Amino acid sequence: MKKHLIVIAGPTAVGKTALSIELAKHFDCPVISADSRQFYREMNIGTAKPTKAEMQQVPHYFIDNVSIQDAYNVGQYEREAIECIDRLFNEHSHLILVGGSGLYINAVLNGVDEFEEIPAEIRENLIKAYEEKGLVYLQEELNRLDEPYYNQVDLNNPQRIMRALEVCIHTGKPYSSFRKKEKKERSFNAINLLVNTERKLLYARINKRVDLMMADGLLEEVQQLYPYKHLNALNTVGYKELFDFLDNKTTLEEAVNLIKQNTRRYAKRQLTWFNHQGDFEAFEPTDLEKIKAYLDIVILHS
RNA sequence: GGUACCUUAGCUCAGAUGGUAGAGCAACGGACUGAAAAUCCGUGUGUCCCUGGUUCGAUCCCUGGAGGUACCA
Repeated sequence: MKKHLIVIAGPTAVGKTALSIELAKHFDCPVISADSRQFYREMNIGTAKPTKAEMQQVPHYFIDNVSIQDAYNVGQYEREAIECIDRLFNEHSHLILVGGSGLYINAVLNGVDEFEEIPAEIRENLIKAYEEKGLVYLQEELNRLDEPYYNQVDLNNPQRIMRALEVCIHTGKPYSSFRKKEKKERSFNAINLLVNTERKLLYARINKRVDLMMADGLLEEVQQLYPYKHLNALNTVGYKELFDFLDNKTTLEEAVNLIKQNTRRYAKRQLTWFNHQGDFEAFEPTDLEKIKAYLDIVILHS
């Protein structure tokens, strides 16, 4: 019998964590996280991780598995997550994958193309070149090294271009030659759920959660992480705004309002991703019984 | 009760001898393959308080209302 991976996607603050724990108890199975910030063990309050009590009720994977000082990426996550999922399916017929990082969910469901690891130095040099010579220089380099990708990439997006260039430079082959976009075969059957609610309600939940994070000591957490603020992991909503406050660039009130706004914008980007990239069955976060019934039917018929 | 001023986008407000309007913030839409809570692109969304009049034409001028603010009683 084929194993079932129950995927819970949705915008931040909609209630994915609570739902995933309810379903994990119902199916007596662990939860695998697909959240690109909950990986980091030094970040807690600002990433809205499951609480200790929740983690004790249900085993969680890919939470606190890396340090903010580690370089971590989708490719690594895909390999580790698939390995973990396949291993857990030896003992479970169901597993839950929950998270808001669309790219990471996609890596588990369909896979990303294989690339060689690129030495960090290459990217550092590219960043330096971008700062010194500007975006046009990067664009010209890309046009020289990988014309097909130059013609399709968003040329205003320095991150995209630098990524392509680092692959070209390190491998000596065009970045686009690695982009096969093949869907990988998986050992399991995925059931995709999208948890969402009315926009106004979602925003109210976001605003309230930010206030709760502040009450829980987010500012203290950010203060402790201040020495690491240059790290990519800390280029994160909830952290960067408070770094600006600590640098006297904003007032605390402004910083908190910006966290709320940037979280709202993040939620919108997540929704755009899930609405356009995947094939998800939509539910309200409160629809626990409906979801269980839906899962029972899908599982029965597969 | 009287007098003055105000009413334009979700909010704060600009505006035009009378030719149906625009800033900031907020909001909204989209892209996405190793930084993804990242990065990038796009969009004014409007009974100009209501009513009747003058006018070819009124959000703008005039009647009369409604609501608000301030001062005087």
